[in-house]
Order: sequence, then structure tokens, then C-alpha cells
Amino acid sequence: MPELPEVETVRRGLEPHLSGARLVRVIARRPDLRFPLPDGFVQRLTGARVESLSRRGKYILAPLDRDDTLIIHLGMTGRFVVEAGGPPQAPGEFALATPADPKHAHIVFETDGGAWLTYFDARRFGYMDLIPTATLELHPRFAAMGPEPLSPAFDAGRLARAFAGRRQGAKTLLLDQRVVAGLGNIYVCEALHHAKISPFKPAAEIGTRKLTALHGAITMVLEAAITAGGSTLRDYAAVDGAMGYFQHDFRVYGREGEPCPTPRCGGVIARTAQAGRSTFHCPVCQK
DNA sequence: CCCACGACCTGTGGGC
DNA sequence: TGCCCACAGGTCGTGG
Repeated sequence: MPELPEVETVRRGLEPHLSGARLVRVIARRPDLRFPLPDGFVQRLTGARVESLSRRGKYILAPLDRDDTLIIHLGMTGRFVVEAGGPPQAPGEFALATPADPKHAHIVFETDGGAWLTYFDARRFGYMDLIPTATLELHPRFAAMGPEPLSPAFDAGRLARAFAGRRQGAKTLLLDQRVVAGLGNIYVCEALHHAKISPFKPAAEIGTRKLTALHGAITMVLEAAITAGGSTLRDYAAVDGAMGYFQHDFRVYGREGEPCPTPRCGGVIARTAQAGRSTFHCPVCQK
């Protein structure tokens, strides 16, 4: 699943086709993704113009020229494929833009620009919803969400306040979207390694200097990953099928047993199961 | 508040 | 080759 860099890459791929476009056809091939689609999903979208395309944390936001904003979460395996020239065959009852994986092609948008955007999601952990734009920020999904990590609202002081008094491990806290929005398992492991902080270190015990390093590491890792088009492990790809290549820059994620890349460290990357998820870190240089 | 764990759902890759 | 298990980028809910 896509974390912030992958979601941002998808957003950038969709933007030229969706922003300012009108949805001339919407097809929901099943009534639900992770959750039921909202009442009247197809009708409420059909004929609407998408005003812009933005991102908040791991959500893509598409405010409409109606009262609603379409929100999209890609879950673990959600992805879009864009066919800028429309479906390859004449539209019949249902001409799927990309028939390679019809079983998991759940939602299709056709725009007045002639583009077909198909949402695929094998595991169906993703979801879409329509939320009144006026109250978007008050919606439970967004009200408690932490700052955007690449915005000025997120700085070392903000991190320090979020960590103060918390005995939870640094990794668990960083995965909490209320602390900072958009981080997931990969980039948390990477950022903690860059900042030389153990994932298990109780948050409140991390000093100011390391918190500053952590803030810098989060920013740097996310920016580099966005530049690389995200990380492609299995399902993820940009909307034109392009692979991300940041996975080649992983220092710890998926590198169990390999030497720690920190100069003169000599440690070996360990993998630890933490609440059902894999944590990768160097026990020598991450304290 | 913290943590562990199961659930959601399906596919894939590794080991035997 | 085939089968089974572990594991996968994310939440969400429950129970101790």
C-alpha cells in the first residue's frame, strides 16, 4: 500500500486527466470496496466537474462543482490505470479500459476529455466516499489527522509536543496518522534509520537533537521517494504503469541480514515482528 | 492511554 | 509440480 509518496505519485498522474474534467460516466462494478460506497455514488458523481485534485495524508481529494468532495484511499493494493484515449474497443455494455485484471477493476470514471480511469484493488482495503466539502475538515477521517509532513505545519517542535509524555515506541507513534499524516511501514523504518533512532525507543525519551534529526529525516526520505516516483514492491505503479524506483534506496526495509549502510557501523539489519508488522532496523547504530 | 491481536480480502513467493 | 504457510505498502475494533 501506498504511503504518501505513492499516493502523491498517483495524484500527479490523475491530475491532468481529472482536474477541471467532467465525469461523463461512472461505473461501480460492485457496491462496496472496504466499506459500502455511499448512497447514490454513481448518480452523485455522474455529470459532476472535478474542480481540483489534492492530497491529504494518504487520501486523494477531488472536490466537485456540487456540494461533495470525492475522497479516495488506496488501502494496500489500490491503484489507478489511465487510458487517455479511452477503451481500446468500442464501448459495449461494459468495455473495460484495461481488461488484463477485470476481476479487480472495481470503479471506472470516464471524463469529457475522453480518458478512462479504472480503479483496481485486489485486496479491497481501499475505499471511496463522498463528503460535503463545507465540512470536510470536520469529518472524522480528517479532524484528528496530524500535519502534512512536507508542510510548514510540521516541524521538530510539533514532533516534540506529539512525543512528549508518550511511552509508546517511536515507530508505533509515527504510524499513528494523528501524529503526522502519510507515513507507513516503509518510510517510518527508513526515517528512523536515517535519524539513528531505535523503532522501540519510548517516544518521550528521545532528545531534542534527535527529534530535529528525525524531522529532517522524514522530510528528506519523503521528498526523495516522491522524486523517485514512489517505491514499487508488488502492486504499486503510477497511473501510466511506470514503476517507482525508491525501493533501490531502501537502507533497512526488506534488508534483513544485510550489513547496515551507516559508515563504520558494522551492524546487521534485523527484522522484528511488531504488532503483526515487520520492523527493520539496525540494532547497532539506532539507539 | 497502551498494547497485542484479530479482522477485513486476495495474491504471491518461498520452502518442503 | 503442487501444497501450505507466511507475509504484504493500512486501518479498524475489541479486550485485557
